[in-house]
Amino acid sequence: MDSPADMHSTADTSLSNKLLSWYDRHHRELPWRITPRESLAGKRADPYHIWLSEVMLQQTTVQAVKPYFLKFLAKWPTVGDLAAAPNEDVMAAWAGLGYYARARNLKKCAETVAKEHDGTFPDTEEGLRGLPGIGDYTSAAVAAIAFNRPAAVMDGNVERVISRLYAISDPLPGSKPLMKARVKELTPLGRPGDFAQAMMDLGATICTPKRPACALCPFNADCLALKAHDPEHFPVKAAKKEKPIRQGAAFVAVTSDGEILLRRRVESGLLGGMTEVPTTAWTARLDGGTTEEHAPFPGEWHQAGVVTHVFTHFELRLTVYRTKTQKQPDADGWWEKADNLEAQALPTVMKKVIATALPNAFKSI
DNA sequence: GAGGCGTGGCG
DNA sequence: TCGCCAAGCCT
Repeated sequence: MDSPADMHSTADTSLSNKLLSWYDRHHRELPWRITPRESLAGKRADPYHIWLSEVMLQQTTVQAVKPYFLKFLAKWPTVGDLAAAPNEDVMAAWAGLGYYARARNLKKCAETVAKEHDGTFPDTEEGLRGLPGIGDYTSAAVAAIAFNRPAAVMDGNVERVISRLYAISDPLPGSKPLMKARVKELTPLGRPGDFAQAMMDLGATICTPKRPACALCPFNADCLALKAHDPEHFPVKAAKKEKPIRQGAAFVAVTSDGEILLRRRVESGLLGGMTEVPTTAWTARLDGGTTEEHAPFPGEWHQAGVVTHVFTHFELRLTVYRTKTQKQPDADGWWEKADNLEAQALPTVMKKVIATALPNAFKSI
Protein backbone atom coordinates (compact mmCIF):
# COMPACT_ATOMS: atom_id res chain seq x y z
CA MET A 1 0.00 0.00 0.00
CA ASP A 2 1.12 3.53 -0.69
CA SER A 3 2.19 5.55 2.31
CA PRO A 4 1.16 9.22 2.36
CA ALA A 5 4.69 10.16 1.30
CA ASP A 6 4.32 7.98 -1.79
CA MET A 7 1.24 9.92 -2.86
CA HIS A 8 3.57 12.54 -4.27
CA SER A 9 6.63 10.63 -5.32
CA THR A 10 9.69 12.17 -6.91
CA ALA A 11 8.55 11.15 -10.38
CA ASP A 12 5.11 12.69 -9.85
CA THR A 13 6.64 15.91 -8.56
CA SER A 14 8.86 16.05 -11.61
CA LEU A 15 5.87 15.70 -13.94
CA SER A 16 3.85 18.30 -12.04
CA ASN A 17 6.72 20.77 -12.11
CA LYS A 18 7.26 20.26 -15.82
CA LEU A 19 3.60 20.99 -16.46
CA LEU A 20 3.45 24.03 -14.16
CA SER A 21 6.56 25.52 -15.78
CA TRP A 22 4.93 25.03 -19.16
CA TYR A 23 1.71 26.63 -17.86
CA ASP A 24 3.58 29.66 -16.51
CA ARG A 25 4.78 30.37 -20.06
CA HIS A 26 1.91 29.09 -22.23
CA HIS A 27 -1.31 29.45 -20.23
CA ARG A 28 -4.35 30.72 -22.10
CA GLU A 29 -5.87 34.05 -21.08
CA LEU A 30 -9.60 33.61 -20.52
CA PRO A 31 -12.18 36.09 -19.18
CA TRP A 32 -12.87 34.11 -15.99
CA ARG A 33 -9.22 33.44 -15.13
CA ILE A 34 -6.49 35.11 -13.14
CA THR A 35 -2.88 34.74 -14.33
CA PRO A 36 -0.47 32.20 -12.81
CA ARG A 37 1.57 35.18 -11.57
CA GLU A 38 -1.46 36.45 -9.63
CA SER A 39 -2.16 32.93 -8.41
CA LEU A 40 1.39 32.56 -7.10
CA ALA A 41 0.94 35.86 -5.26
CA GLY A 42 -1.98 34.32 -3.40
CA LYS A 43 -4.82 35.92 -5.33
CA ARG A 44 -7.87 33.72 -6.05
CA ALA A 45 -10.32 33.85 -8.93
CA ASP A 46 -13.92 34.84 -8.17
CA PRO A 47 -15.83 31.60 -7.29
CA TYR A 48 -18.93 32.93 -9.07
CA HIS A 49 -16.94 33.47 -12.27
CA ILE A 50 -15.31 30.04 -12.04
CA TRP A 51 -18.57 28.24 -11.32
CA LEU A 52 -20.44 30.06 -14.11
CA SER A 53 -17.69 29.36 -16.64
CA GLU A 54 -17.32 25.71 -15.59
CA VAL A 55 -21.04 25.02 -16.01
CA MET A 56 -21.03 26.72 -19.41
CA LEU A 57 -17.93 24.75 -20.42
CA GLN A 58 -19.54 21.36 -19.75
CA GLN A 59 -19.36 19.64 -23.16
CA THR A 60 -18.95 23.05 -24.77
CA THR A 61 -15.99 24.77 -26.43
CA VAL A 62 -14.21 27.81 -24.98
CA GLN A 63 -14.98 29.80 -28.12
CA ALA A 64 -18.73 29.19 -27.78
CA VAL A 65 -18.71 30.03 -24.07
CA LYS A 66 -16.83 33.35 -24.09
CA PRO A 67 -19.62 35.64 -25.35
CA TYR A 68 -22.23 33.93 -23.14
CA PHE A 69 -20.02 34.26 -20.07
CA LEU A 70 -19.52 37.99 -20.70
CA LYS A 71 -23.24 38.48 -21.34
CA PHE A 72 -24.23 36.70 -18.12
CA LEU A 73 -21.67 38.64 -16.08
CA ALA A 74 -22.94 41.96 -17.49
CA LYS A 75 -26.57 41.05 -16.78
CA TRP A 76 -25.98 39.41 -13.40
CA PRO A 77 -22.72 40.58 -11.78
CA THR A 78 -23.16 38.44 -8.65
CA VAL A 79 -24.67 35.05 -7.83
CA GLY A 80 -27.35 36.94 -5.89
CA ASP A 81 -28.33 38.86 -9.01
CA LEU A 82 -28.63 35.60 -10.93
CA ALA A 83 -30.68 34.04 -8.12
CA ALA A 84 -33.10 36.97 -8.26
CA ALA A 85 -33.52 36.90 -12.06
CA PRO A 86 -36.71 35.55 -13.69
CA ASN A 87 -36.33 32.02 -15.08
CA GLU A 88 -37.40 33.15 -18.56
CA ASP A 89 -34.63 35.77 -18.67
CA VAL A 90 -32.00 33.17 -17.79
CA MET A 91 -33.34 30.67 -20.36
CA ALA A 92 -33.45 33.39 -23.04
CA ALA A 93 -29.87 34.43 -22.24
CA TRP A 94 -28.76 30.77 -22.44
CA ALA A 95 -30.58 30.13 -25.74
CA GLY A 96 -28.17 28.80 -28.37
CA LEU A 97 -25.65 27.36 -25.92
CA GLY A 98 -27.39 23.96 -25.71
CA TYR A 99 -27.93 21.39 -22.94
CA TYR A 100 -30.65 23.52 -21.40
CA ALA A 101 -30.86 21.48 -18.19
CA ARG A 102 -27.62 23.28 -17.36
CA ALA A 103 -29.44 26.63 -17.38
CA ARG A 104 -32.26 25.31 -15.21
CA ASN A 105 -29.75 23.87 -12.73
CA LEU A 106 -27.63 27.02 -12.89
CA LYS A 107 -30.60 29.05 -11.68
CA LYS A 108 -31.45 26.50 -8.94
CA CYS A 109 -27.83 26.44 -7.79
CA ALA A 110 -27.68 30.25 -7.64
CA GLU A 111 -30.85 30.27 -5.55
CA THR A 112 -29.44 27.65 -3.17
CA VAL A 113 -26.16 29.55 -2.74
CA ALA A 114 -28.02 32.83 -2.20
CA LYS A 115 -30.56 31.45 0.28
CA GLU A 116 -28.74 28.68 2.12
CA HIS A 117 -25.14 29.85 1.92
CA ASP A 118 -25.60 33.60 2.31
CA GLY A 119 -24.47 34.21 -1.25
CA THR A 120 -21.09 32.52 -0.72
CA PHE A 121 -20.08 29.36 -2.55
CA PRO A 122 -18.98 26.38 -0.41
CA ASP A 123 -15.17 26.27 -0.50
CA THR A 124 -14.65 22.49 -0.56
CA GLU A 125 -15.23 19.75 -3.11
CA GLU A 126 -17.65 18.00 -0.75
CA GLY A 127 -19.58 21.18 -0.05
CA LEU A 128 -19.98 21.95 -3.74
CA ARG A 129 -20.77 18.39 -4.85
CA GLY A 130 -24.47 17.78 -5.22
CA LEU A 131 -25.50 21.39 -5.68
CA PRO A 132 -27.75 21.47 -8.78
CA GLY A 133 -25.66 20.88 -11.90
CA ILE A 134 -22.42 20.30 -9.97
CA GLY A 135 -21.00 16.78 -10.31
CA ASP A 136 -17.60 15.12 -9.93
CA TYR A 137 -15.81 17.32 -12.40
CA THR A 138 -17.27 20.73 -11.57
CA SER A 139 -16.99 20.34 -7.80
CA ALA A 140 -13.32 19.43 -8.12
CA ALA A 141 -12.67 22.20 -10.66
CA VAL A 142 -14.26 24.98 -8.57
CA ALA A 143 -12.60 23.71 -5.37
CA ALA A 144 -9.19 23.63 -7.03
CA ILE A 145 -9.36 26.77 -9.18
CA ALA A 146 -11.35 29.14 -6.94
CA PHE A 147 -10.23 27.84 -3.52
CA ASN A 148 -6.87 26.18 -4.25
CA ARG A 149 -8.02 22.86 -2.78
CA PRO A 150 -5.95 19.83 -3.88
CA ALA A 151 -8.88 18.20 -5.71
CA ALA A 152 -8.24 15.76 -8.56
CA VAL A 153 -9.80 17.44 -11.59
CA MET A 154 -10.58 15.15 -14.51
CA ASP A 155 -12.44 16.15 -17.65
CA GLY A 156 -12.17 15.01 -21.25
CA ASN A 157 -8.89 16.87 -21.75
CA VAL A 158 -7.33 15.32 -18.67
CA GLU A 159 -8.54 11.87 -19.72
CA ARG A 160 -6.77 12.29 -23.04
CA VAL A 161 -3.51 13.52 -21.46
CA ILE A 162 -3.47 10.81 -18.78
CA SER A 163 -4.46 7.97 -21.11
CA ARG A 164 -1.56 8.91 -23.41
CA LEU A 165 0.99 9.61 -20.69
CA TYR A 166 0.43 6.13 -19.23
CA ALA A 167 -0.75 4.41 -22.44
CA ILE A 168 -3.93 3.21 -20.76
CA SER A 169 -5.56 0.82 -23.20
CA ASP A 170 -8.67 -0.04 -21.19
CA PRO A 171 -11.64 1.69 -22.84
CA LEU A 172 -13.55 4.65 -21.37
CA PRO A 173 -15.68 5.02 -19.36
CA GLY A 174 -14.55 1.90 -17.49
CA SER A 175 -10.98 3.18 -17.16
CA LYS A 176 -12.06 6.39 -15.40
CA PRO A 177 -11.28 5.25 -11.83
CA LEU A 178 -7.77 4.22 -12.84
CA MET A 179 -7.18 7.54 -14.60
CA LYS A 180 -8.60 9.49 -11.68
CA ALA A 181 -6.13 7.73 -9.38
CA ARG A 182 -3.28 8.81 -11.66
CA VAL A 183 -4.52 12.42 -11.62
CA LYS A 184 -4.70 12.30 -7.83
CA GLU A 185 -1.08 11.15 -7.66
CA LEU A 186 0.03 13.97 -9.93
CA THR A 187 -1.96 16.82 -8.35
CA PRO A 188 0.46 18.98 -6.32
CA LEU A 189 -0.51 20.32 -2.91
CA GLY A 190 1.09 23.66 -3.74
CA ARG A 191 -0.70 24.79 -6.91
CA PRO A 192 -3.67 22.48 -7.48
CA GLY A 193 -5.74 25.12 -9.30
CA ASP A 194 -2.99 26.01 -11.73
CA PHE A 195 -2.22 22.33 -12.21
CA ALA A 196 -5.83 21.57 -13.15
CA GLN A 197 -6.01 24.46 -15.60
CA ALA A 198 -2.60 23.47 -16.98
CA MET A 199 -3.76 19.91 -17.69
CA MET A 200 -6.82 21.25 -19.51
CA ASP A 201 -4.79 23.82 -21.47
CA LEU A 202 -2.35 21.10 -22.44
CA GLY A 203 -5.19 18.88 -23.64
CA ALA A 204 -6.84 21.72 -25.53
CA THR A 205 -3.77 23.14 -27.26
CA ILE A 206 -1.02 20.46 -27.41
CA CYS A 207 -2.39 17.03 -26.54
CA THR A 208 -5.26 17.39 -29.02
CA PRO A 209 -7.45 14.52 -30.25
CA LYS A 210 -5.99 14.68 -33.77
CA ARG A 211 -2.38 15.44 -34.69
CA PRO A 212 -1.12 16.29 -31.19
CA ALA A 213 1.88 18.66 -31.10
CA CYS A 214 4.09 16.25 -29.17
CA ALA A 215 7.26 18.19 -30.06
CA LEU A 216 5.99 21.06 -27.90
CA CYS A 217 4.69 18.92 -25.02
CA PRO A 218 6.33 19.17 -21.57
CA PHE A 219 5.64 15.43 -21.15
CA ASN A 220 7.21 14.29 -24.42
CA ALA A 221 10.10 12.57 -22.63
CA ASP A 222 7.67 10.75 -20.32
CA CYS A 223 4.70 9.87 -22.54
CA LEU A 224 4.29 6.12 -23.00
CA ALA A 225 1.89 6.55 -25.93
CA LEU A 226 4.46 8.68 -27.73
CA LYS A 227 7.14 6.06 -27.03
CA ALA A 228 4.84 3.55 -28.75
CA HIS A 229 4.39 5.98 -31.69
CA ASP A 230 0.61 6.18 -31.47
CA PRO A 231 -0.68 8.93 -29.17
CA GLU A 232 -3.72 9.40 -31.44
CA HIS A 233 -4.95 5.93 -30.49
CA PHE A 234 -5.64 7.14 -26.94
CA PRO A 235 -7.96 7.35 -25.15
CA VAL A 236 -9.68 4.14 -26.19
CA LYS A 237 -13.45 4.59 -26.12
CA ALA A 238 -16.41 2.23 -26.30
CA ALA A 239 -18.11 2.17 -29.70
CA LYS A 240 -21.10 4.48 -30.02
CA LYS A 241 -24.55 3.78 -31.38
CA GLU A 242 -25.97 4.90 -34.69
CA LYS A 243 -28.23 7.93 -34.66
CA PRO A 244 -31.87 7.29 -35.62
CA ILE A 245 -33.80 9.79 -37.74
CA ARG A 246 -36.99 11.40 -36.47
CA GLN A 247 -39.39 13.45 -38.55
CA GLY A 248 -42.18 15.94 -38.00
CA ALA A 249 -43.78 19.17 -39.13
CA ALA A 250 -43.44 22.69 -37.71
CA PHE A 251 -45.96 25.48 -38.15
CA VAL A 252 -45.15 29.18 -38.46
CA ALA A 253 -48.31 31.29 -38.30
CA VAL A 254 -47.88 34.99 -39.09
CA THR A 255 -50.41 37.78 -38.66
CA SER A 256 -50.63 40.91 -40.79
CA ASP A 257 -49.19 42.75 -37.77
CA GLY A 258 -46.08 40.57 -37.98
CA GLU A 259 -46.82 38.42 -34.96
CA ILE A 260 -45.89 34.73 -34.69
CA LEU A 261 -47.58 31.98 -32.68
CA LEU A 262 -45.20 30.60 -30.05
CA ARG A 263 -45.56 28.19 -27.16
CA ARG A 264 -43.43 26.88 -24.30
CA ARG A 265 -42.16 23.32 -24.09
CA VAL A 266 -42.62 21.28 -20.94
CA GLU A 267 -39.99 21.86 -18.25
CA SER A 268 -38.25 18.50 -18.46
CA GLY A 269 -36.61 16.56 -21.23
CA LEU A 270 -35.46 17.69 -24.65
CA LEU A 271 -35.31 21.51 -24.93
CA GLY A 272 -37.16 21.61 -21.60
CA GLY A 273 -38.65 25.01 -20.74
CA MET A 274 -37.60 26.51 -24.06
CA THR A 275 -39.81 28.28 -26.59
CA GLU A 276 -40.95 26.76 -29.90
CA VAL A 277 -43.42 27.18 -32.72
CA PRO A 278 -46.17 24.52 -32.73
CA THR A 279 -44.97 21.18 -34.12
CA THR A 280 -46.21 17.65 -34.52
CA ALA A 281 -44.62 14.93 -32.43
CA TRP A 282 -41.13 13.98 -33.61
CA THR A 283 -41.36 10.33 -34.54
CA ALA A 284 -39.34 7.69 -36.34
CA ARG A 285 -41.86 7.65 -39.20
CA LEU A 286 -44.26 10.28 -40.46
CA ASP A 287 -47.46 9.09 -38.84
CA GLY A 288 -49.78 9.62 -41.78
CA GLY A 289 -52.58 12.15 -41.63
CA THR A 290 -52.84 15.47 -43.42
CA THR A 291 -51.11 18.69 -42.51
CA GLU A 292 -54.46 20.18 -41.57
CA GLU A 293 -55.04 17.54 -38.92
CA HIS A 294 -51.78 18.37 -37.18
CA ALA A 295 -51.69 22.16 -37.61
CA PRO A 296 -52.45 24.33 -34.57
CA PHE A 297 -55.57 25.62 -36.37
CA PRO A 298 -57.16 25.13 -39.81
CA GLY A 299 -55.88 27.36 -42.58
CA GLU A 300 -53.92 27.53 -45.81
CA TRP A 301 -50.60 26.05 -44.78
CA HIS A 302 -47.88 26.24 -47.41
CA GLN A 303 -44.66 24.27 -47.25
CA ALA A 304 -41.71 26.66 -46.82
CA GLY A 305 -38.88 24.14 -46.67
CA VAL A 306 -37.26 21.39 -44.62
CA VAL A 307 -34.99 21.88 -41.62
CA THR A 308 -32.47 19.24 -40.62
CA HIS A 309 -30.98 19.43 -37.14
CA VAL A 310 -28.68 16.97 -35.39
CA PHE A 311 -29.21 16.39 -31.68
CA THR A 312 -27.01 14.30 -29.43
CA HIS A 313 -28.93 11.08 -29.93
CA PHE A 314 -31.03 11.56 -33.06
CA GLU A 315 -31.29 13.53 -36.29
CA LEU A 316 -34.43 15.58 -36.81
CA ARG A 317 -36.07 16.49 -40.13
CA LEU A 318 -38.82 19.08 -39.79
CA THR A 319 -41.03 20.08 -42.70
CA VAL A 320 -41.82 23.76 -42.18
CA TYR A 321 -45.30 25.10 -42.99
CA ARG A 322 -46.28 28.77 -43.04
CA THR A 323 -49.61 30.54 -43.15
CA LYS A 324 -50.85 34.12 -43.06
CA THR A 325 -53.64 34.41 -40.57
CA GLN A 326 -55.63 36.60 -38.29
CA LYS A 327 -54.74 36.27 -34.62
CA GLN A 328 -56.40 33.09 -33.37
CA PRO A 329 -57.45 33.80 -29.78
CA ASP A 330 -58.06 30.12 -29.01
CA ALA A 331 -54.68 28.90 -30.23
CA ASP A 332 -52.45 27.34 -27.59
CA GLY A 333 -49.49 29.61 -26.74
CA TRP A 334 -49.02 33.34 -27.41
CA TRP A 335 -48.50 35.74 -30.30
CA GLU A 336 -45.08 37.39 -30.32
CA LYS A 337 -43.88 40.32 -32.41
CA ALA A 338 -41.41 39.02 -35.01
CA ASP A 339 -39.01 41.86 -34.18
CA ASN A 340 -38.86 40.65 -30.57
CA LEU A 341 -37.74 37.09 -31.36
CA GLU A 342 -34.17 37.75 -30.18
CA ALA A 343 -35.51 38.19 -26.64
CA GLN A 344 -37.17 34.75 -26.67
CA ALA A 345 -35.76 31.49 -25.33
CA LEU A 346 -35.59 29.97 -28.81
CA PRO A 347 -33.23 27.02 -29.25
CA THR A 348 -31.22 26.96 -32.45
CA VAL A 349 -33.43 24.37 -34.14
CA MET A 350 -36.42 26.72 -33.73
CA LYS A 351 -34.47 29.70 -35.06
CA LYS A 352 -33.74 27.58 -38.13
CA VAL A 353 -37.43 26.74 -38.52
CA ILE A 354 -38.54 30.37 -38.25
CA ALA A 355 -35.75 31.55 -40.56
CA THR A 356 -36.92 29.01 -43.14
CA ALA A 357 -40.46 30.36 -43.04
CA LEU A 358 -39.42 34.02 -42.63
CA PRO A 359 -35.96 34.61 -44.11
CA ASN A 360 -35.76 38.12 -42.62
CA ALA A 361 -36.82 37.15 -39.10
CA PHE A 362 -33.31 37.21 -37.65
CA LYS A 363 -30.67 39.84 -38.25
CA SER A 364 -27.96 37.34 -37.39
CA ILE A 365 -28.17 33.57 -37.61
C1' DG B 1 -24.73 1.68 -15.87
C1' DA B 2 -26.38 3.24 -19.85
C1' DG B 3 -28.98 6.48 -22.14
C1' DG B 4 -30.99 11.30 -22.53
C1' DC B 5 -29.47 15.73 -23.33
C1' DG B 6 -27.49 20.86 -28.11
C1' DT B 7 -24.61 23.16 -30.67
C1' DG B 8 -21.00 24.88 -33.77
C1' DG B 9 -16.40 24.27 -35.47
C1' DC B 10 -13.11 21.68 -37.67
C1' DG B 11 -10.20 18.26 -40.53
C1' DT C 1 -19.23 17.46 -47.24
C1' DC C 2 -19.91 15.34 -42.96
C1' DG C 3 -18.52 12.61 -39.05
C1' DC C 4 -16.43 13.72 -34.91
C1' DC C 5 -16.60 15.72 -30.84
C1' DA C 6 -15.83 19.84 -26.44
C1' DA C 7 -13.97 21.89 -19.32
C1' DG C 8 -20.52 16.45 -17.83
C1' DC C 9 -24.76 15.91 -15.23
C1' DC C 10 -28.90 13.51 -14.18
C1' DT C 11 -31.85 9.58 -13.92
